[in-house]
Amino acid sequence: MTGPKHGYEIIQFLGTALGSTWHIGTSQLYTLLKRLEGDNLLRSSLETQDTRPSKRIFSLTAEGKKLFLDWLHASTEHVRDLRIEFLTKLFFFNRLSLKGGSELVLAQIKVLEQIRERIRQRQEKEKDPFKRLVFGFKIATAEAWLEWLIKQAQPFINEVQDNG
Amino acid sequence: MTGPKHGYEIIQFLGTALGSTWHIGTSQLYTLLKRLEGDNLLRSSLETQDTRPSKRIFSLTAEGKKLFLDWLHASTEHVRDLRIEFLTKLFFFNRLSLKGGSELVLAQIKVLEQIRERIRQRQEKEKDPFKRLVFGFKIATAEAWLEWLIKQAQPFINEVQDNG
DNA sequence: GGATTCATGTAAGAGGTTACATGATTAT
DNA sequence: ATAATCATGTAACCTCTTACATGAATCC
Repeated sequence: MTGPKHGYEIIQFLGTALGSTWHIGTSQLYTLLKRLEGDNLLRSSLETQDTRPSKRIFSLTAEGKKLFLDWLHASTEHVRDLRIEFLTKLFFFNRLSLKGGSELVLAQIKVLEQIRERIRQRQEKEKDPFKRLVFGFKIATAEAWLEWLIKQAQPFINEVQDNG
Repeated sequence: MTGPKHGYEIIQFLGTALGSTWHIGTSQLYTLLKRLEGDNLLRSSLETQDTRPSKRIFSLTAEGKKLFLDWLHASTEHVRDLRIEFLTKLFFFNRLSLKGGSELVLAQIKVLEQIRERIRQRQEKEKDPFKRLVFGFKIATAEAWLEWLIKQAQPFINEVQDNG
């Protein structure tokens, strides 16, 4: 999204900027880049250097770019995916100065509210104490993350938009 | 822990009682039982039936029982393991009417409090807004789960002990 | 007569981790 | 001199998922 890059460069970037959220190792990345090129989401060319090893430079295809942006603008349907996937989406909205971040946060709030209500209803009907405890755990999680979305993610994403 | 069981029986039990928390499919369970027997944590014998398929009955070895109980009484060090592992531990304390549940909950509270403090300190030093947001997410999660531990898990585990 | 229960598995694949392998260049 | 940086990968393995395979007995 910020122009052609080679594997090593991507690893450096992701490791420092996103490493605390979504980690990828070298072996996994090189395999993945190859797979994405096979799926026509990336295109590559080899660049030789005299003093350094050759680099394989990857660029997004139109298809790859579309898939990335579609993914980026979609809210995550499963609560467990917020920690890694949703945070990563916010990272890219910030880093790439893209519009639509606040819409994503709003959509994610609605999704979480719906999930919370569904669990609440199931908890009320439930008689098994352990299952009630599990529902309680899920509701507590959904509520904490809703509050985080409103109090921290929204200001973060608006700040980006004001400056961008 | 409640006597010899065969695979199908274990799947039925886990599917209904624990399915919402820690799911295991048939293929995975049968493979796992075989592996655990190879590791000398289980022992098995075949029981033939006239009108039904034969059953392979598994029992815990002394080693397996010890490993299970050691696992059960240990708090989880990673926040991400609470959802599946810690809830499952509480399930077994309840189901098997074992003592030590409240000690586990207390230990887990201390672990989470320490983790929360460590993240708070890192958040204060952090300047990158995205990383601050990630730390905020982790703190919000730790706090929600601490509150859940105190307000829901503790009453749940004490209820079990009072009746047991 | 058709679906569910009982009871066992194998095989292939997806996604990720760990270990191994190479080798020059540049910074300390 | 030693460590880190640059730059690429392969191989084995682990865990879990999905699909496939079988076949009698019993419930509706």
